[in-house]
Amino acid sequence: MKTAPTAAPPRRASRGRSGAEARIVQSIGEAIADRRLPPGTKLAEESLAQVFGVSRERVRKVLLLLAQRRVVTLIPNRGAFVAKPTAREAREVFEARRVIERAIMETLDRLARPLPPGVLARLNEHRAREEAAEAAGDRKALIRLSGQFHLLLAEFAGNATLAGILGDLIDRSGLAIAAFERRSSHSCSAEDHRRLIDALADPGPDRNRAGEAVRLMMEHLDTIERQLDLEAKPEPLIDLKSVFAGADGE
Amino acid sequence: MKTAPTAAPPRRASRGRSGAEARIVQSIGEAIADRRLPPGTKLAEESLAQVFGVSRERVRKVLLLLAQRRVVTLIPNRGAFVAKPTAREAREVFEARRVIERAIMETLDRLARPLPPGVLARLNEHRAREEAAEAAGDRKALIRLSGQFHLLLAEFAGNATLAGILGDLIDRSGLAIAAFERRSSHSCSAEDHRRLIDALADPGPDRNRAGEAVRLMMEHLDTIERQLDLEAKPEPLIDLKSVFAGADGE
DNA sequence: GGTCACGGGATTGTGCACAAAACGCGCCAG
DNA sequence: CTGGCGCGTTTTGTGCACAATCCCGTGACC
Repeated sequence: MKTAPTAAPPRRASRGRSGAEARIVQSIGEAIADRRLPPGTKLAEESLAQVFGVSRERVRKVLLLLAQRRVVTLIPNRGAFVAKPTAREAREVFEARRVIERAIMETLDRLARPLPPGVLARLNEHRAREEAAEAAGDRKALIRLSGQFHLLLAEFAGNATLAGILGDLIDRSGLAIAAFERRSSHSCSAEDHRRLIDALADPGPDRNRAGEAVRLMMEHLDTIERQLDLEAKPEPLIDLKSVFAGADGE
Repeated sequence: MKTAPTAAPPRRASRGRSGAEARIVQSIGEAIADRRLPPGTKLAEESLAQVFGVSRERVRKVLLLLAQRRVVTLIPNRGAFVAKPTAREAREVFEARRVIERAIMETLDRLARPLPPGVLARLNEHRAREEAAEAAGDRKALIRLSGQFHLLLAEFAGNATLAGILGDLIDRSGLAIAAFERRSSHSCSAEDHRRLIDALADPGPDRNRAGEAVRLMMEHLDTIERQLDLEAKPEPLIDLKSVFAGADGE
């Protein structure tokens, strides 16, 4: 057989699928992000195909893509389900985010002030959007914007590769939040984001500017993770034998 | 339509495809890693299907997977090609590796010494393997082992998510090396790895143990990147108009 | 002599139809 | 009444065949 040795190396778009596909990926991705599709939900191929008005194999391809990004879980002969991270995986995702976002904030912190006008403008624009969503009590929008904020910072840091990785991690942390959030409070971080923008835009006169934004980001991520209930939550089926051990009559 | 709200959330294998698929992915991945398939090589579906004795759609799925990992580039109606990173992308990949591997080394460095016997054993086992490959002059094996070494460290750090991300980055940096390596030297890092293992196993008596392994890793990655020729290499086709501008008769 | 246009061949993309597997339900036995 | 078994239906998996697109070689025209 002949494998063309070093054929013409073409350069063109890498992400752009046939459009409709990307649209479905994003649509499902957002639905998962804002909890309309909670972890564990079955994603039947036929249903999705009808909803989006495409053929089943198109849906199949999308599902394969999302599975690769760990947003859905593919079980052979069973189908696709919205991924339900384990507590361990949730911790790992947040740890990974800390690693990457610390690096991003350090890069941003090293940027010359004042920030480039385009950057500052987009930051403020985003801040306005978050405040609007907050005022309107639009929780779904707030969640989506919160993710976009972190991605925006990654973009400003200038490393598209890291930004792409972080994008996946953000999606997965959204999943983790959906799976492990407590019934109780969560300030949803709009205030945290405000402070972060402030620290980036103007580190202050004499405060130890060094790493202020970094510190804020680490605290921000810690806050989010701490709002989750990641204690040992063995699956119900596992508990049965220990719960009822020697207590059949009790 | 009815989307089962919070259906039974099953838990089972997430990675395990039908086996044959994973085998093909790994096979192609390794072929790319050790330069048997240089960047730009066309990967015709039919040929691959015959080589691996599977149907074309199976190959198609594998190609889609590899494309998601940025190891191959999919061009609509043109086919699949071994990815040829741009210089910018290569720099980004190495930057990302520095970010992640620094975190990994810091975690490892915080580990109590002496290292757990299992860890030390596998480290030494790997060292032996690399030395054997080095002695035998087996370049392909050395490349593969070099990647495995970094992945091994990530594994010891205990974060499977980060390890998975790093795995992709290692594959892509292999691609970058294939695309940009200079004709000249490269000590292939076996010595660097030895020193890294030593620093991890025994930081030394009074040396500033703090961060010694981290420092070595950063230097190691810098060394690799510096051996590449990442200077501006505009594509030939772009140069045409500037090269021949007003010089038709010369 | 060079450039453009067209057509053959090959390769990728897509839908369809069938095969395999799993789930749910009902039936039967204990 | 409870537990197990077996069948039917639904859903997923796979291969095939056709349609669309692109590359390349040939020929005509300027």
